Amino acid sequence: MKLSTKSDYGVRALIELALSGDGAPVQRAEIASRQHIPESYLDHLLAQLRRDGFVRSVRGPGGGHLLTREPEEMCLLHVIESLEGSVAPVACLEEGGECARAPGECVQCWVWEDIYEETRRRLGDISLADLAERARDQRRGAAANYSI
Amino acid sequence: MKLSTKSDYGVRALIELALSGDGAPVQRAEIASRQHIPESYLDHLLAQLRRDGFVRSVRGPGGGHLLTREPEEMCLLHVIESLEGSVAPVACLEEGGECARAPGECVQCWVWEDIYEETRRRLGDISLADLAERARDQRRGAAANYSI
DNA sequence: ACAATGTTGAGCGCGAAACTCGACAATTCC
DNA sequence: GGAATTGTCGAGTTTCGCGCTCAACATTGT
Repeated sequence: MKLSTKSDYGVRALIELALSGDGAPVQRAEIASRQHIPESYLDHLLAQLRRDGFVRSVRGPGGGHLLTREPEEMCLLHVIESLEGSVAPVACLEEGGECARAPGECVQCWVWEDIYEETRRRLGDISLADLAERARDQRRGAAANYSI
Repeated sequence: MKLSTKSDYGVRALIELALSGDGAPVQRAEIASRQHIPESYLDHLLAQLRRDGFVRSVRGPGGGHLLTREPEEMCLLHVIESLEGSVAPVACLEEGGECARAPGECVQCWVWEDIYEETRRRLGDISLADLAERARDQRRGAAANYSI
């Protein structure tokens, strides 16, 4: 019942891109070091995010990654579904997924349906901008604590 | 993000006990065959459910398993938490579980907190009796279909 | 040309989930 | 009391996916 690290890492990576507001690409190595993500693993996550249109990349020296849209226009649900596949707690609810049981024998389907929809609705209401803002605040807070 | 089969199997087993309303114990083999659960695996699930007070067992010929309380008084949340451990989508939210990240760096915590609570609330509102009734209806429906 | 980047796919290790097995304990029935 | 029937328990085994690495390659700026 746990989310994989992919979503966690991926969201962090996108937050990092959102925080670096100027148009300059952010390098894979920088994202990895700031968010404590194994660099070689981050590769695959960025590749997936690129395939699904959340980021684009610039090759060569000075290259890196950029968000394709404004952070306000990207919601957490889509990011997580890109990396996680689906947030459905049971396979029956997945698109194209079939119940392993006969129609009359599946308890899971109706029990989890509402919870699934509620989850998607809530994740859909959170934007990358929300997360970035929160991260900014937290960092300011942490800095303030150190300066006391 | 998927529930394990333990919860699924366990809930099905309890439904089977709830459906067999008379005071007679239901044998492991019968539960297993009716719900298509590997018999030797069911052992462990029943053991766990016994440890947590959902069922009690009767040994010897004519023995089997019984619910310890009325199905109306058992909610799905407790059953699932007994078998699954926790339905928290991220480790930060678990009792005694710690954030892997520094306090200022965890995105997961606040994102999933509400969803987690909502999930628990909903699962807490479903009783074994609800599931058993549903199962009865489904079986009647299936039987009716065949008889046409 | 060369160096700095991103791209891709193959593959490894480990831990957990799913399941099996065998020896044992309790109970009932004859 | 003995045999048959059931549950109990713990130690395997197998399978699988996550998390991660690495190496060869493609692209682009200087």
